[in-house]
Amino acid sequence: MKRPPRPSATQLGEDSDSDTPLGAKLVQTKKEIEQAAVKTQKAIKKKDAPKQEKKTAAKAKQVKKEESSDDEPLAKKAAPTKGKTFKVDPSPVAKGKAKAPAKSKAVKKEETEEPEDDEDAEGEANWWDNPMKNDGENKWETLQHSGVIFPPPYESLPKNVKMKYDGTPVTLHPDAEEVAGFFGGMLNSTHNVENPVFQKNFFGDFKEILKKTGGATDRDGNKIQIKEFAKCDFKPIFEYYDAQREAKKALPKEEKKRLKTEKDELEAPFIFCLWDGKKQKVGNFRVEPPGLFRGRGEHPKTGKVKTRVQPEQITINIGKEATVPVPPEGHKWKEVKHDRTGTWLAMWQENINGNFKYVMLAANSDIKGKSDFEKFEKARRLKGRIADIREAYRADLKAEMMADRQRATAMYLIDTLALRAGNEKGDDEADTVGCCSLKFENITLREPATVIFDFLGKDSIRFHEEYQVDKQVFKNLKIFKKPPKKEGDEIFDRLTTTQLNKHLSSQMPGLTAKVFRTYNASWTFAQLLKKIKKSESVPEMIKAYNEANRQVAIICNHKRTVGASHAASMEKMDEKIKGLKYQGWRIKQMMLSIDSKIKKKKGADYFALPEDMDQEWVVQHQAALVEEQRTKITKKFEKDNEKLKAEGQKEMKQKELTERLEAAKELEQKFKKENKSKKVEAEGKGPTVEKLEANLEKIEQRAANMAVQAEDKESNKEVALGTSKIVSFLSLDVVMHLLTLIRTTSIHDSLSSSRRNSTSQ
DNA sequence: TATCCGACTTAGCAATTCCTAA
DNA sequence: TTAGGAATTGCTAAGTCGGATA
Repeated sequence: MKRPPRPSATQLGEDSDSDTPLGAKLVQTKKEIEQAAVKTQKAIKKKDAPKQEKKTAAKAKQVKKEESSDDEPLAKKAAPTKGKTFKVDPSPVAKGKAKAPAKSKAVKKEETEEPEDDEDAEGEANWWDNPMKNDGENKWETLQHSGVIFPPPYESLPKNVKMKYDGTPVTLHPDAEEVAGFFGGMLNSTHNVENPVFQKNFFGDFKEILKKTGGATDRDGNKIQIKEFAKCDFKPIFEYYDAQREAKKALPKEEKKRLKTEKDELEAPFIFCLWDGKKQKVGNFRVEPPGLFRGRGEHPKTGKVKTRVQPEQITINIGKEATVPVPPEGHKWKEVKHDRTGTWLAMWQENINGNFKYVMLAANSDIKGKSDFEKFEKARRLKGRIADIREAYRADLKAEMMADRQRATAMYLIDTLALRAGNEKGDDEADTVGCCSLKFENITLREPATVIFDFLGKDSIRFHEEYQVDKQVFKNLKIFKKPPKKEGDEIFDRLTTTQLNKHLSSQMPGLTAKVFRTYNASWTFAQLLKKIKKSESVPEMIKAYNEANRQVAIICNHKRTVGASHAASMEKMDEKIKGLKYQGWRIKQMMLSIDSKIKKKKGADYFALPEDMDQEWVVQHQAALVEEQRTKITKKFEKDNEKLKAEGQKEMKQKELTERLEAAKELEQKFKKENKSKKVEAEGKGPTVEKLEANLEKIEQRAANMAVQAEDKESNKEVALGTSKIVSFLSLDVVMHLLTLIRTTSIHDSLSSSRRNSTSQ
């Protein structure tokens, strides 16, 4: 997979020589400078506005004075579709109900020159009008919620469903049976159940629970010692759960609806909380059910039993005046806190790694939206500082102090390759790395300046890329790898993420390593969207948007495992394309049968069988088409009969099916005749060459579309678009709006690497 | 200064829902 | 109308990073 061009060593060099910082160069046209100025002016109002932005603003202001006669606010100018408002989370709950605290109203007043959307007109206070509110310690004044929902208690398996040991069905205590069920229930997840570490960890925990609960017995009550994993057969459990899943799927529509309503009613009180008096959606109010820990990659603890979380483990965070949710009968909460500096509503510690699990607000809540907004603001500020930062680290690439040189080299890699910071990890975690934790064996150097990276990053996703780097960076890496360093040693042995981030924040307040990823992704996305021309159609724009998104996913190394069905599905698609081509060829033959003179007119090549098929394939394909028709007819017949039966009418006899199948037989004969005579008779009512040509065009178009789809699918097979497509608060309308906005403003504000809402395409 | 803890974001996979082509 | 696949949502693991503590 090739990456889009990144600022190369030489480019960086040029930029640092130039008066114009790389970041400022993004603002290319006068119009853009002018628009950037309005944004920057706003930023200047904030206390920390970096000097660089002030400069840009001043420059832009000047241009504006000289050139512009139009001082209309930007947002108004950019409105793409009349009447459509740029709404962010217009939740019915938020509407009307919430009143903004006095403080935020005051701020809002200051910004009256800003265009107001519908909600503002109604007096609604939204965080994006007042993004810096709550910048202090406390995140809320009042908080009320209903706590958490616990998973249902374990339901024992029916008596006839038992795991087998060495062929013998065994009876287990419900607690042990539950654990056996965890494994049995996921037999279809082969990459887990076939993983030896997963098996070993599971079996260890399983044996432990067996020991605690009295072990296993056979039908006659004799003890059975469960000693070997290989002799365990969980298939009966899997089959039972699978049948249950199928039965649930097959329920009548009405029944499904009823169950859904029931579930919704039960969950209704938990879906929202009242945060400073405003209704906000809660993200994950369901306590994680017990099961087997699915650690990714080579996680040493994968397969261990994740135990059931008890109310006694859960801490509730809630307002002092609020009603504390009642724990399940006979239980109590671990603690009830009133921590206004936290954004979580409940938390517990899990038993595998001792990690904390939090119940927090949903991605489309005000608090998360605001946090996202601030993240992009930070990336935008970096844009204004990036030239200076690059200049500084380029100088440090030659620093005398090894620590400084390592830090500068790491910064180069983070900036140009979008690597993660790379914190230290423990031995009880999967062996993955980021920039600062890169190991000796993760990079290979090839003269004169090529670096080959090969390591497992977050989620054990492989990063395997080759880059031409700055000569000094290459030299440095060579030094950092010098003996006595050997496999297993860290490249940046004088650098930690804490040191790196401390340095970064000294260059720009709030700057950390991860901001570079946001900046990098947003910058690329914005550049690609800018290329879209106003004249392009909506589908073309969507395609370009998707392509931009794909590029961002590639930069961020967002990958997915290629699905098992991918190859088969590609083959199927290819076969379909070939089938359409064959259909096209037959139509051409029909034209010949109507007017043999056109062969001369169009040339013999036009009527030739496409290159990628021969007579053998044709015969096979014809047989498949006949078979397909047969299946279709039979299925339809069976269905019709079922319908008749349901209506209490007499079913049709087999003779009817035989008659219906005549059509397939006729098709078979037609093909035979065609193969023999090498001629295709024209089909349809009153066929003419013109009509056939129109048909052909349609078929060819379909084949072309499908070929594009296939190509797209193949090139996307291991790119995970989900994460970068997470365009917070974007609906398609907003995307279109943004496309217009982005074309006229400097940098897009909307690409989020955080949680997804929807891009309903 | 190193390590640990706690709170938060980022991310891939699985389940569910929606959409489209036949 | 429906099957199959794409898109979305749900779930939770795996990161980042600041602050407390040793």
